[in-house]
Order: sequence, then C-alpha cells, then structure tokens
Amino acid sequence: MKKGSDNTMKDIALELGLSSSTVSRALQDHPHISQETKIKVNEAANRLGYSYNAVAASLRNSKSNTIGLIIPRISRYYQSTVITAIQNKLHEHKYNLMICQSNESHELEKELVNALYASRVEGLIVSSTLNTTDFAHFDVFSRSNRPLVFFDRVPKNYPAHKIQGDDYHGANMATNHLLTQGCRNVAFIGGPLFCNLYRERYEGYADALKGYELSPGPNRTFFHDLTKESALQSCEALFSGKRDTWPDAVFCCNDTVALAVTTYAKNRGVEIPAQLKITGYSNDPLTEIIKPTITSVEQYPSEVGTQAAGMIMNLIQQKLKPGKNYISVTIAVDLVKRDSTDK
Amino acid sequence: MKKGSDNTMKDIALELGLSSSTVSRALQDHPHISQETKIKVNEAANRLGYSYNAVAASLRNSKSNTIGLIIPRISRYYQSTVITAIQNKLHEHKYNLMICQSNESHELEKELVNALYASRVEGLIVSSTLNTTDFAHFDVFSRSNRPLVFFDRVPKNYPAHKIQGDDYHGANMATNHLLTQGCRNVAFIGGPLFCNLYRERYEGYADALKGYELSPGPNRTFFHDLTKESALQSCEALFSGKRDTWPDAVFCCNDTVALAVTTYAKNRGVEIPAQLKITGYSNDPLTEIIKPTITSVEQYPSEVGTQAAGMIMNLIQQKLKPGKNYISVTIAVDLVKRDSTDK
DNA sequence: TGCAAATATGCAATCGATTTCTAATATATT
DNA sequence: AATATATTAGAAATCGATTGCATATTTGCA
Repeated sequence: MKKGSDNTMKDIALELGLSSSTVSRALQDHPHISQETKIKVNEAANRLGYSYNAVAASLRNSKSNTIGLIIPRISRYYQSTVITAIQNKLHEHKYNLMICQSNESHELEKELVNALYASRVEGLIVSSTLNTTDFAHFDVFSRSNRPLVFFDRVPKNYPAHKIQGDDYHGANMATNHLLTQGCRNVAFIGGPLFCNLYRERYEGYADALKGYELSPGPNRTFFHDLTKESALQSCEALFSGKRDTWPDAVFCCNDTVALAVTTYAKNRGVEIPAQLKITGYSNDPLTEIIKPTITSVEQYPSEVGTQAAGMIMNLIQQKLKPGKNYISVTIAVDLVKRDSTDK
Repeated sequence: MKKGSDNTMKDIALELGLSSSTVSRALQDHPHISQETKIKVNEAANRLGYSYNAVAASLRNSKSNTIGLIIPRISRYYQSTVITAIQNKLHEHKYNLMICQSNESHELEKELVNALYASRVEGLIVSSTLNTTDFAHFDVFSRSNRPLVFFDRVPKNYPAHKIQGDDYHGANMATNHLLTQGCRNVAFIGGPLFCNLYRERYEGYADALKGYELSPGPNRTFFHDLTKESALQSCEALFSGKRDTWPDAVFCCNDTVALAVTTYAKNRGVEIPAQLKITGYSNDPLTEIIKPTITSVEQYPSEVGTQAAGMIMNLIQQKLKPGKNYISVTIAVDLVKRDSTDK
C-alpha cells in the first residue's frame, strides 16, 4: 500500500491483471462479470485491505448518500428522540446523517445550510431557529430540487414539506381538560407567537376558553423563551397580586416551564392540583418523576422522526412526486393526564 | 444553469473568459491573482448562484473535513451533552460531524466503522457498545493513521487515545461519603465488569469499603444493564429477606437506576435518607427534580466532548504528535451531595 | 459451416476542484 | 538597451469510482 493512502480498485486491477472497470463491476456484482472473476476480485480486495471510497463515488454519481439535519439543540428529550428515529430510519436506506446545531442562531443556521449544501447532502431536515422568520437561505435546496423537510418549528409561508405535531389540538385538549376540571382562570405560558408552534397552541388554548365563554384575561398570557428563569419571572407576575387574582391553572408550552411553575407553586405553598392545576407539553420523562406528576401532551417524537426521514427518502427515490405541491403531515398528539390536574 | 445540477468553477470561467485554475485561485484569495480578477470572479459566482462542491475538493485533497462519531445512543443526557460539545468544538475548526448510533449492537458498530471509513472521515470518536470486547474492527483507522479517540466506554487493551471520567475516584468519593454518613452495608449496582467504566467504579467502591475494613457482602453487588427494569429486580433481591438484612445504602452506576431504587424504596415505605441512602452517577438533571433529590457524580460531559474534539483536531493538524504513544486524558469528576444521602 | 446471440472484459471519458509547471506580460535594475 | 524579476494566467494531470461503447470470445442453432 502506498504510504498514508488506501488501495483503490486500480490496485486490485493491477494485482490481478484486470481493468478497473471489471473490478468495479465485480464488486457491484454486475451480471456481465463471471463468477470466477468476482471471486478473485473479492478475494484480492480482502487481501489488499481494500476500502471503498464513497467520496469518489459521490462525485461521479452526484449521490452522497447523506442527509443533513439542522436543529437548534440536540440535547433535549424531544429533539434527541426525533434524531434517534431519523438516524435509524435513514440507516435502513444506507444513508448517513450529518447533524448540525444552530444553537438558536439565525446566522449560524444560514452558514450551516450552505455548508451542508456544499457537502452535497441529498436532502435537508430542519427545525428552525426560534427567530428565523426569513427562510430565503433555504432556497439553495428548493432551487436545486433537493428535498427539504421541516419539522416541529416549521415556516408558515415558505414552500416546503412539513411534519408537525397537532399543536392546536394538543393545546385545545389540555385546556379543555383544565376547564372540565373546573378551572376558569387559566394562564398561558408559551413562546413567541410568530413561531408556528406557539401560535397554534395559543389558538387551541384561546378557542377552548371561548367554548366556555371565557377569554384570555389580562396578565394571563406570557410569550418568551421557555426556560426555567423566564418561567419564574412569569410566576412572579401571576402570583404578585392578592390571592383572589391568582390563576387556578397554567397551561405551559413545554415541560421545563411546567416543572418551574410546579416548583414555584410548591415553594409558595400553593397546593397542586387543589388550588392550581398545571399542564406541560412534550411528555418529557421528567413529568413522571416529579411529585405531583405532571399532565402533559405526548408528541410522539419517534413518529415525527420516522415520518421526516421516510418522507425525505420517498422524495429522493421519487416514490413521492409532489410536483409543485407541498406535503404537510400532522402527527396526532395525546393528552397524558397525571396528578397535576387531578387526572 | 444546467437542469438539476449546479454551476461549477468551469461555468464561471466560461462566463468570464478565464480558466478554471484562475477561478479556483481567485475564490481562494490566492496572491497570484489580481484584485480586479478576484472581484469579477466573486461577482460572477454570486450572479450564477455558484456553490462550492466540497465532495470534489474532498476527493482531490484527500480531506473531507468531517469527523465520525459512533455512540450507543444519543438520547440520554450525558451522551447528548457530549455530542453538543463535540459539535460546537468541531464547528470552530470548520469540521462537520457524522453521527451514528450503534444501538448497543456490536455488529452494527462494525458496519458503521466501515461506512464512516468509506466516507473518508478524517478521524473517529467512539463510545463503544457495552458488549464490544474485540476492537479489531477499528484497525482500519489505526492502520491508515487516522486519529481514533475513545471516550466514556473505552477499551482496556486496544491501542488508542482515550478520554475518560475518573470513574475510580467518582465511585470512591461517593462510597466514602456513604460510609462517612454512617452506612456500613452499602450495595452496588453497576454494569458488567468487563466494561472499563463499571470495573473502575466497582474498584473505587470496593476500595472505599476496604478503608473501613469492610468488603462487598454476599448478595450486595449486581452487574447488569442499567435500566429501570433490571434495577427493580435487584431491589427485589436486596429487600427480599428480613428487615435486618436490608442494605443501608446503594451506590448506583447511573441515575436511571438511582431513580428506580428511590422509587422502589419509597413505595416499600423505606425512608430516604434515614433508613436508606442512595447515590447515582452522571448528575442527570432528574436528580434535582425528584424528592428526595439524589446525590450524584458530576462527569462534566461538556468537558469530555470538548476534549475529545480538541484532541482529534490536534491530532489531525499534527499539533499533537504522539508517535507510537497513546494519550489518555482523565476528566475530573465531582460528588454533588443532595438529600438522598442527608448531604 | 456460417451467422446470430450471449458472455466477458477493456478503453476512455466523466464528476469538479486543485496544483504543478509553464508562459506571457509588465516593471525594475544596471 | 538588455537582462532580471515580479505579476498574472493557463494547460493539463490528479483524486477514485463509474459506465457507455467497443471489442473479443464462446455458445447456439439452422
């Protein structure tokens, strides 16, 4: 073997007195090659420690067998579960996954789109940054006809395929559940409304209230990043006045916030669920750990990932020919009732 | 633009009446090209929607700017935090990361090593499968002089660079803490001893006992996969006999097990920490959520990831020239004392 | 025997960026 | 004026696998 480099098909050919065409075809089990030759080639390949060069094949075939993924953060339950599902699905099709984190930075997201395009990934799966409202940087993919699938954080007005949870229904179910349990003063803590996720959930929440001839009261709705810190600030606002102004329920748009609210209430001596009922979103395992256990909305992240990867593969293999149309798949959600809402 | 394909440097050259050599150099800001030409080339590149083809460059330069990662599962707190750190570090160096999950399957791990090698990743970061004892399938990397760094699950007798937590010390600290708190009947639940992680932790545990002239009692040590289900079985074994045969502490090798034991004990009416003290491992956020909060060992996963990625980059850039030697970095751990051990 | 069809293999171009070597100007130096 | 030295640009080979087309050999069948 030449120093520092690998044996190639040419080396096998040389060794056997064949042409590299024959070697290539033999390794692909091409019908025009005799059994005898195939055996000799495979044997020589093993003997020489030959390793297929996917980069060269990728260039020649314009086929990288790689899919790109851009996601704000991978270290959250929902996200990492989606990734696992994508990964496993793609592996069935012998595709690799190149994962990039945008760290919620719009600029970084742009950069990553271009880097992945330069790597000639055959398709791109994206959950965009919270503050991505301009999606023009994804145009490279649409222009060159490479499948582009958004999930979770999906654009409203940008033409692309989408996999979404049924956010409206999830929030609507959760809020209705709170109302059924007798709550009439239900607060809402969510992300910014320009993000589809939270807008849908807000509407599901508001419509549920409407069903009871209620509407979101003053100082009852909060829109900010869904961290513990921000959640605690909203709690301060909610529970600052006299006791009779306090809410009797809080619908939280993720489980981190639900957890923070639960902890805050407990510290404040507010009894859950008797005086305050709480629902979260995502059904993070933590909701079952804390006392009281927290009612939450199951989003079936594995299903989301499997669908996203499956759709990308179908688009690549042209089993799916949407033409100028865009497909939008809504994944059903379920409300998992637990102690925080008295079941 | 030709249908379905991208403009290349050749297209820019054609457009401007230059050669593709000049275009290549202009885009690289090569000193032998005039400012005027550079400006024209860049302008034309933008106009034509030119996109750099990293695959072609990769083939020509034998440089993929990609690192591979093989890991049993990505959807756990420790793992996903490590990945985030690796990812961010590599991005600083303009490297991409190709992530693969072995799903704890040794066969799949083999397959993934070859697939990543075929993609000509410049280095490989690995946390191996629990049942990987033969590491020969990683030879392709060592043979071709491509950096190979293991972390967490690290081989004992295989020559490679390693990033490990100080498992011995972590377990030793935790056990000593339990002993200091007065426990004299400390059980151990860990993974199989042929895995470095658990062997080290077991030794740290056993040596701590020795310091108190104790040794692991009969039916006090358990070695199995660290799931909730297995943990509950071990609990049954621990608490099957009469009350005076019960342990007064359990050292658990991960937080999932610690959680399971805590839940089991609570259901059984065993008071924590009064009658039973529990320690976990990894300092998963869940340890702070449950009541009582669980004492655990912080492994600084971000540091592990940063070190692993940093080492790979140094090896690639030859800032680190270990020659025939192998580097082993031990990441310090800390004991985080919480309610489950009465602090 | 003769011609068609089947079987097995090789030649050479291709994918797109890079780089060595060569060559053509232009400017500087004595 | 003549030679030396920058400066700028191009031609062509290269990386390794693939494949359309051409070619050579064998078998089949009338």
